[in-house]
Amino acid sequence: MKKPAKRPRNAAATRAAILASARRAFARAGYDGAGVREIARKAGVTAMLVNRYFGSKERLFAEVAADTMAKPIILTPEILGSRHAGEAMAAVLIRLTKNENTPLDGFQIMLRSASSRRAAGIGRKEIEKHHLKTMAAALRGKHAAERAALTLALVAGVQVIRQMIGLSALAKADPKVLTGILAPLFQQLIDGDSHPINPARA
Amino acid sequence: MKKPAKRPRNAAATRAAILASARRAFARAGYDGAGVREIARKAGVTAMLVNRYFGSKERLFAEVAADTMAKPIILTPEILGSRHAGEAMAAVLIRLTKNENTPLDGFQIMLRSASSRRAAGIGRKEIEKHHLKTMAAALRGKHAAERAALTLALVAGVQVIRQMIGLSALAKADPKVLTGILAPLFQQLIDGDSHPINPARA
DNA sequence: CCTTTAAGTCTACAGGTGTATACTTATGAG
DNA sequence: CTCATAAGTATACACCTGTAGACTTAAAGG
Repeated sequence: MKKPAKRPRNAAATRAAILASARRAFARAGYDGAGVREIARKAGVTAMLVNRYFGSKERLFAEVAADTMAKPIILTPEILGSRHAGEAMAAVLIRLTKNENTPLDGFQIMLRSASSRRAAGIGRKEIEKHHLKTMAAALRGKHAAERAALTLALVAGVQVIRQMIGLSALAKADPKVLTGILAPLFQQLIDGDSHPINPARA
Repeated sequence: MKKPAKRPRNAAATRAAILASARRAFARAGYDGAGVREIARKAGVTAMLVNRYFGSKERLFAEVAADTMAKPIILTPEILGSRHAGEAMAAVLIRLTKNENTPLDGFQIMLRSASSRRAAGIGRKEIEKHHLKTMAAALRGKHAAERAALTLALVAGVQVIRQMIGLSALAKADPKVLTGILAPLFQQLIDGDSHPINPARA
């Protein structure tokens, strides 16, 4: 991957390289599954340098988590505020979960690390700080917090099924079909209960 | 937990005890996070007996996965076939994801083990064999497979957010509110596009 | 040039992992 | 009671983990 480089001694660049390598490793294997030696090797350094720069694996993870969650991709104010927010969210989500290498690695890092208590705690704080706040603020109507959290749930669920479990039905499905099904669901979560639901049954 | 027991020598009972212990351990910590020694200890035996009965950790996991997925709880034909399937699914899902000890451990086992390639592969097969088949068969209309998979995604997402990440907004929220928001989403996935969606915008 | 200092590495350790081989012990049949 | 056989245990091995302390090396200032 990033093997050749052989950059001259440069603390900042090395730190950044370790951070990038850690991000990839954590997204692929989770907190417990990614080893410090592996992270170091793919960054072109030794394991001890990782600890010298970040103190410990846990602190490295915390920094990666903070970095990754810092700027949301799907739950941005622009998308949330657009007139067809549901469709926009669905389209972006489906497009970015097509392959494994995705800028949406924040959720993957969280999910794959959720079995580790400490990692899960770190990630939860970041999610609540950024994503949940953004969402709840953008939503209007009753139960905004709950709808925001459930929107996150739907985003997470699609990622889980497509990228982690890799169900063939979702992985190979036509993006347009998936977007078409998802869009109204997202829209409904955004709009709240202002519209009567399923009028045909009443 | 199951420490005292001190059952007399009984292969079948011991096997079952190991299986139960493994199920709890895998649900809590995932494939990589659960150790054979820990599983054995909580079953009241030594680590080697686990391998004597199941051959290897991987085969033990495969058997646990098969057992756990064998009988669905949320995606049962009864619930899927009921007249208010969406509401039923939402209610059961919210009720069973309230605390950590839940009969819904199948998804937890899968999710927490998804960082391990082999475990993920095993679980995917089981999911496709049971859940996805049940669902796709119960659904009518266009894109049944995609809707089935997305229903799984929503179920998985709620579990992820409530039980794994533990977002406070979802963990502490009023069950009735959550059910009320989720029910129409599920119903929509079940019904398909037979009903025009969001008529207010048209 | 030399020296200082930061950047980076080597070696090692204590503990954990899954599991293979050899061993002990309890139980049920005769 | 006896003893064969299944149930269960003990020891060990090779490997991997995160990280602490001592070490080396390259770059930059004078």
